[in-house]
Amino acid sequence: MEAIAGDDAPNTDTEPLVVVAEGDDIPAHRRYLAVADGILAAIAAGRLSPGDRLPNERELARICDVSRTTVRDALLALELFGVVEVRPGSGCYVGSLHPARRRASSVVLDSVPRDLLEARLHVEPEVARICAGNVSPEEIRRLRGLIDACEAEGERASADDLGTFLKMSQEFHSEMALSCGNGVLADFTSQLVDVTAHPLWQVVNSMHVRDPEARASQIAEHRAILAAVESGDGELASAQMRRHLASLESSIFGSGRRRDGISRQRRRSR
Amino acid sequence: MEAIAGDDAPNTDTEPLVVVAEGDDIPAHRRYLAVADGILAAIAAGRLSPGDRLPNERELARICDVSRTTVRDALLALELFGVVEVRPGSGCYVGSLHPARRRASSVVLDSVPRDLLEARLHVEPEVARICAGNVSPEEIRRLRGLIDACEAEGERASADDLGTFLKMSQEFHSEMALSCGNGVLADFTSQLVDVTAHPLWQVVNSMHVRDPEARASQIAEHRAILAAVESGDGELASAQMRRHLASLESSIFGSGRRRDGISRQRRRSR
DNA sequence: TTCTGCAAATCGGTCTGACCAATATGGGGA
DNA sequence: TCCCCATATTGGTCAGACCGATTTGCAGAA
Repeated sequence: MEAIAGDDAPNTDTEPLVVVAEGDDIPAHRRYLAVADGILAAIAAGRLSPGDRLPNERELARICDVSRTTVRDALLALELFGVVEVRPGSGCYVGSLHPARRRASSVVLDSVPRDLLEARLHVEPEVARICAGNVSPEEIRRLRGLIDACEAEGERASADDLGTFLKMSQEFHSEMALSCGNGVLADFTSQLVDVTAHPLWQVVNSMHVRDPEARASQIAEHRAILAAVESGDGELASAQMRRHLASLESSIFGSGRRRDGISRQRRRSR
Repeated sequence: MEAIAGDDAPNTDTEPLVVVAEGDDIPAHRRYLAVADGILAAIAAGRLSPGDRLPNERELARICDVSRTTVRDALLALELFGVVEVRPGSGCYVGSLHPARRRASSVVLDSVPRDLLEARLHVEPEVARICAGNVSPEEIRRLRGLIDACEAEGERASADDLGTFLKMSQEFHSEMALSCGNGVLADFTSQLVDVTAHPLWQVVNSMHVRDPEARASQIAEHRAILAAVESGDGELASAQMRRHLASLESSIFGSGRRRDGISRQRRRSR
């Protein structure tokens, strides 16, 4: 996949394959984090794909305007997460596990819809459980704001204009995942939720919120989850989330829960 | 001056506070792993206790007979695992970890290896639950074969050659994930497990299977999980997997509580 | 022409030495 | 006694160099 920085293209050394983050949320004495974040951003933006070889360390140092030492620190950190794989004498390659995987190459997209929802049904209750007693007041406020906005939209929207309502509703789930404090779980959940933003899913989802009463019911379930989280009762939060997703599942796929291994496909690792 | 941590006795300068491992399971081109392993061993042996300050980098380089660069790589890796905390201008300290987690904005890098293990702790029990009553006899056979081979390797291996044992042990988890029938969960779990195949993870993991008895215990836990899965008892399978991973986590990161979510939840789970 | 084998180029791993910034320490002055 | 500042300590970064492993490409053999 020819990902090395413009050796072939005429527009050399002006292409921002990797840009160092300037954000203030990175401590000044952890410069390698900025470089690592830049590489992650490049992957997330699709400028680097799994299997691609990164520019060599010396080139990266030039691009990011840091020393090779700092680049190596960044690569070492990324290697620990499986984001990249470093092969001596060969180069540094993008691995399969990285925080913001592109949807195009994601297994998520070509998975059975039912598997997606079932995965959410197993993971999100755990996320809610972690959130309980672990979220900050500010995050509670943000989540409540999302529900309020969603409710207002739900009352306003017609049956033919549910896009915004659905989007905000999903944002509640993503936001809660981000609030759980575990970056890995948060990212995984966000991926699952993001997929349901696909137009095809929107059509499916809109089925069960056409009725204003159904929208109100969904809002109520979100509020119940948030209340449980706020109270610090992890068990209750988990149960509420499970109930919420189960009702979602049953309204989409019906009440049948049979698992017959339809989606089974054994994949070789490496 | 001698500010080396936690020693009351005026020991001589030849005391092996940190010794570099000579094990063959550490690739020659990753010397920093040997240093990291030496520091981990010192902590495990009690020569270094949480809160203690390590010798400074230049001194460590002298002790381990490597360059400061290599020492820094080792410390960076250990810091990412939360084993040590590096404070600029002050020193490198064991264990006393960051008081509050930095919240992720769009920067996803603040997820630590502990997040990976915690994610497994939440997802894999669900995987085991799904597996129960859902796996085929052939898959059961394969899983049992993995455990058997792992056990044979565990009895054969010495304390310095645990690479194969660890790898086979992890393969059990990957194989079970692939057997659960949900492609999304299987893929996610496999990724998490694959990351721990990294040499650095192997070094950390080897801490808790150095003792032959510990290896036997781990094998027994795997058998318990498989038995529960085979019996079709999803609840038991989930519990066994959770117990297994919890013991793994505590033996790696210690029982000290750092993640509110986890510890709170575990307290609550009667 | 195709294949094999060797040598040069490439690339990561490590070492050395230096300088900077943050912190810790200790002594002197109010 | 307490505070402030100069200084020592320590980690963070940079630069340049060398080594070993891998890759690549070309020359020679089949």
